[in-house]
Amino acid sequence: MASTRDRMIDATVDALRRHGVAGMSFTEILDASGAARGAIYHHFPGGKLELVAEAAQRNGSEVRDLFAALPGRTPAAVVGEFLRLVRPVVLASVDGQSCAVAAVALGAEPGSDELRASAEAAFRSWSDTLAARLRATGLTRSAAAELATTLVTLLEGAHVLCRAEADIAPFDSVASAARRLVTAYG
Amino acid sequence: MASTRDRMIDATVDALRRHGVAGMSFTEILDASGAARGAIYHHFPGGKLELVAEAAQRNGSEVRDLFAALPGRTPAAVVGEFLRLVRPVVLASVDGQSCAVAAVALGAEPGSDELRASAEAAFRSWSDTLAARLRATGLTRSAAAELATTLVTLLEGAHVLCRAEADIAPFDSVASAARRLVTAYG
DNA sequence: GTCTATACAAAGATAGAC
DNA sequence: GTCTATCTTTGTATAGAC
Repeated sequence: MASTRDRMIDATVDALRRHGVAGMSFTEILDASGAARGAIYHHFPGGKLELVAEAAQRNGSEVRDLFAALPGRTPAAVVGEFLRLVRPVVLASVDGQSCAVAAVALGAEPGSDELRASAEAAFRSWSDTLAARLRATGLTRSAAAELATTLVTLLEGAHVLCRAEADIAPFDSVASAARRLVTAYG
Repeated sequence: MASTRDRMIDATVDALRRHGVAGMSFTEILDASGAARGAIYHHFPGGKLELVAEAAQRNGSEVRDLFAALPGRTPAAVVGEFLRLVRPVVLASVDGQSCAVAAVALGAEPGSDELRASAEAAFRSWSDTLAARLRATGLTRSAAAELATTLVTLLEGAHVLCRAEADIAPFDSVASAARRLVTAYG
């Protein structure tokens, strides 16, 4: 069984997806994790910032590991597997559950740089991991980097549009464009 | 001189870009617009929801008008002008000022569908307007629609990544990919 | 480590004089 | 229409018993 601390972080990832940093409250984290009020500052002396930063880091690592394991021996195959992997995630945006890392990036206030840096680290790990997979299929270093950054950007943009339209259709359009794009790097 | 109501809406657009729906407060709107506390419910009886929805609509219309006026006689030219137009907007994300419509989409709570619908209308107007411009340069209906949706998605994703990295670099990578992509629709 | 209780600040919303 | 003042709720944060 997961520790109280772990359950609180998982609950925070979920709350970030739904309500964002400012919109999430400790009350819902405590309800979802079954922890007591005092548990927050016991496990996270830094308060909301520390809890949110840890949640961004956890979600970032989980997704990066999934990207690192993407199969495919050609650039087109890797991109196709990437799209197949992320589609269910974007589908959750249709019901109001978007990307936790994006929520942290947009919820970071200028001045407290900690949250922004957490989001940056997560996004960079995703782009770097995807670029490594693409490079392994024969793309040049710069082509792999550009395509990887574009895939992450499309993923994040699709979360926003699909949530706004309450429909997966924008993702499917963009996925088609992504498949078209990869042929331009051959 | 703009009316109090107009100044409040403009201040809300700015606050949404910086703090999002949940993170913005009436206090900052009143400070920025110079209005009195009671002015909020006088001009916007629906409270925060009504004010935010109106801000999304205003920002949506302004951007759509800019897209409608994009020059260019070929698909590549229109895409190039689009990228030239939005780059300064994304550059503002580097300093914590992202997209107001995205903030509304992500700040919409399931159950109150009004905000989500405001964001949807704005994004659709952008995609539709871009698609019309692309179609006028000779692209097929479906190619124009797919490319237009992809451009809006890249724009929104770039806001998120550039804010997280505090750097315009992700946008420039994606812009390069977009220029590559448009050649695949010729 | 876990829990209850509470202090303190800030939010949204409203009332009513002018 | 504009303004001041205030109500109510909710949030973060802390104290201290067990």
